[in-house]
Amino acid sequence: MTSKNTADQAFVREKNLSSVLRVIHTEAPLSRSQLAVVTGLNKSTISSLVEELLSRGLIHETGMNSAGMGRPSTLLEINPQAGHIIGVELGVDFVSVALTDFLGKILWRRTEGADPAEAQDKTISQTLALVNEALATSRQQGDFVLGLGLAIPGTVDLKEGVLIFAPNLHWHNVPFRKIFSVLAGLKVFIENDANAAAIAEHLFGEARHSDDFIFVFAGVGIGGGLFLNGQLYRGNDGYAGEIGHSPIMAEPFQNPCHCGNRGCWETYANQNSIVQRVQARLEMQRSDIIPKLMTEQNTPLTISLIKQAADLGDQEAIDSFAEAGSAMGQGFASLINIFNPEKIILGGPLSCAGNYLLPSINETVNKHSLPEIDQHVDICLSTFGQDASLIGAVAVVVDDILSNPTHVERR
Amino acid sequence: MTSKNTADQAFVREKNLSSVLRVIHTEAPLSRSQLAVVTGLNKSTISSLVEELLSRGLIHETGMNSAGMGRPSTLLEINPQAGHIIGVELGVDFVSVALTDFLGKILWRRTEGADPAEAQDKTISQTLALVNEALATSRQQGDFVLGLGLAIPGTVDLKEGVLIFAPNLHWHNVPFRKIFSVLAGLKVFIENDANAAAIAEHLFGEARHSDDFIFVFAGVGIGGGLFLNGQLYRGNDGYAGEIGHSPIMAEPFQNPCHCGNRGCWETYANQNSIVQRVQARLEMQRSDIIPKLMTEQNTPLTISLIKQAADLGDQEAIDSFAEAGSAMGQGFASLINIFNPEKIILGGPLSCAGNYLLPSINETVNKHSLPEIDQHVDICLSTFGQDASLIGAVAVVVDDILSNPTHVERR
DNA sequence: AATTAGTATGTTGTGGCAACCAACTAAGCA
DNA sequence: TGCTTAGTTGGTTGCCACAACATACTAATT
Repeated sequence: MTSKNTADQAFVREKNLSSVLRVIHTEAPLSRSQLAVVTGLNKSTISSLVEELLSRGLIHETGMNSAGMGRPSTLLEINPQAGHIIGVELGVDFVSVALTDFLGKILWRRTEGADPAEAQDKTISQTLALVNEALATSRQQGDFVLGLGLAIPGTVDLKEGVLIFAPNLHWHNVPFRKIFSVLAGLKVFIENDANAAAIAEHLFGEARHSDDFIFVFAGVGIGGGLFLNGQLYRGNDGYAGEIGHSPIMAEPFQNPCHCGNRGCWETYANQNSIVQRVQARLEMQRSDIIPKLMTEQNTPLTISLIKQAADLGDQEAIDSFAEAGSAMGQGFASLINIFNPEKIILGGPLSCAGNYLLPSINETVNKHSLPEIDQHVDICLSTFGQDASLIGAVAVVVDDILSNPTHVERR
Repeated sequence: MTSKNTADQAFVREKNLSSVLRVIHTEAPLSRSQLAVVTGLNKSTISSLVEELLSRGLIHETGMNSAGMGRPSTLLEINPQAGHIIGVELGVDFVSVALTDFLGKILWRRTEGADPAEAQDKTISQTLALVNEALATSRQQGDFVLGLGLAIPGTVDLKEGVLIFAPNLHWHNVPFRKIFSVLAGLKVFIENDANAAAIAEHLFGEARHSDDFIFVFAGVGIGGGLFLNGQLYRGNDGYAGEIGHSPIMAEPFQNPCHCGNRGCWETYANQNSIVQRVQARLEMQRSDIIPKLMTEQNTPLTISLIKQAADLGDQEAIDSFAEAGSAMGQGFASLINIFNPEKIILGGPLSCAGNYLLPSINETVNKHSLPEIDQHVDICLSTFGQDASLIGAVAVVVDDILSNPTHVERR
């Protein structure tokens, strides 16, 4: 209730620049006159705004549209060369760094194993080294880096650029913006991983045209990014989105949840639950394909291996996914009743098996959610699969620029 | 994604007028110079804005503050006589109409039994008659009516002023704004009852200083008004807030839910569940007080009667509330994990027994929600109890004016 | 000639800024 | 006690930069 609820002329300019830029981002290619119609702004105002966006290099003219009568229009698009962006994802056992163009296209990337829970300093310098590589690559290509985004499984202070608490990494109060400030001149943003993924879907993915959707991150646990009324909802202290700890009317199969309760739907639908379902079936020697794959590839039982088995027609793998999908569907049904979202997007490690999960998710959702609500809900898979949070880190930077185009300098 | 995302000078003025008015609404009394500090606007701008709000009669000067050095300041407050407001609540078996001043103080009210499910036309003309009485009362007092708000248990089209669907009333597509237009010159707003109650708490009640809270309406069913990021969240089709149909890890006591599922927490914590809990105990002849009250007052078993029994020390009544509170606490715990709200406000018929419910709600919440999140959550009772939605109907009108002060004419 | 795209020019209205006036308190002094 | 002066805070005024807008224009096509 404190900060800037007021407006001035600079605010008007920024907001209109942002509106025009966002429309171009989602609807490109467009002409100036189309922009005038879509935004409701005056033609002359559009001319002025477009000229400013051009001068900042954020958009460019890409051709003429001479269909129809009258003077042909000049088409405008987002300029992919507006600048480079660096995205960093810090996971429980890895660090990923990507260099992308302004449209989120990956130009260079690198993933390394890491052990943040054991060695914070080492992980941070490992990350810095990777970021330096990305910077070098960018310099080679001669483009400017507009900013760096960091996605991390924890709560964050956006304004200060500080990680407040990451339970799985056992990290507290890490001032990332300050840490990255050794890389002079780089704007640094930090965001929760599920939230970042939601932003990625909103800007570049499935939710381009949606203002009310939920990104469900399914992996070790199940978390969510809540995108409501056209913006992220973070909650009072930044903890919003712990969707996995609502109970479901459970099948007998059951693990205790690390949160201390029983019946949380993440215990029935997370990564581990699927592995256990398959394991139980293996003990009854119901599948040949899976053990064969395990010995062939010399790996333990993983989601990706189970997915391969399912692709080869293994019924036990397929059934296990269906069971987990049914549990997930019950969780989704609650979300649908509570949020009446336009979409639910499934992402995270489990989304690789999306094709096996979705049918049973949809079936269960239909059974368990209120019929008035669920008929309009679209349940789909993340556009970016495993990379949703990494692209999300990039998207956080892009989103800042789309909201505040003047953050990019005239040239 | 379509409408007005752009700004112009008129928008700036409106927004700043609104900011100043809202600050006065929540923080009054204030001086012009305090306003300048709080809003960050320039002193001269504040002078101009305040003058305009004065000229529209929305605020008035109420005295001087000569504490401290320097020139004394002129204190500003919301003008209760800015105009009258009419609030209408349409329930499953009643119609309530209230006439209030601009601060939501009830000047006149009337509640009548009704049967909307059986006779739509009759209920509507009954409502119109009551509204006409309110209008007459207002005319008597010589003040202008700024608008009429209608709270209704269903989904609404805010812009068109149409009720889309009210399941409990069996009403579809009722164009209330058109219907009320016979009362010439009256601005008509319509809003879902739980949402209206949430707005009431935000403007006049427990949530005056909160931007992230949930209003839980507990009665026949359990619904919610979701106030997130400083605004109501309605969902993609206006159905958001069906919070009562998430399962809980249930005690054996169980009714099937009208939604077709088992285990929904509203079946364990609604009005009816408490009556049944008590009834089961009565059959075992465990209470003397309750049967005595029932014969004395010649009424069936109701929440209010059970509450009276609890007040008289009846342990069975107290225990029944505690059981329901525990179920409710489990539902609240899920909400807390999902939303990380600042507050949860309990309202509706059950809130009259709030003192008996809250302790067990809090205890269960502590047990079932994630400890990082729940430690900051404040669980409290609605300021307006049974009248939350009625005051909410009024609040909808006030909120419109606080957002758009120019809707009130200069005089 | 008609139609559509886009630009140039002048108008209106916004908030910011700095200087100003207004109204008080505090303190010194006769 | 009464007067004077300095200091402090409240609030207004006049001017400026700059926003979008309306209008009239030019440009390029069918």
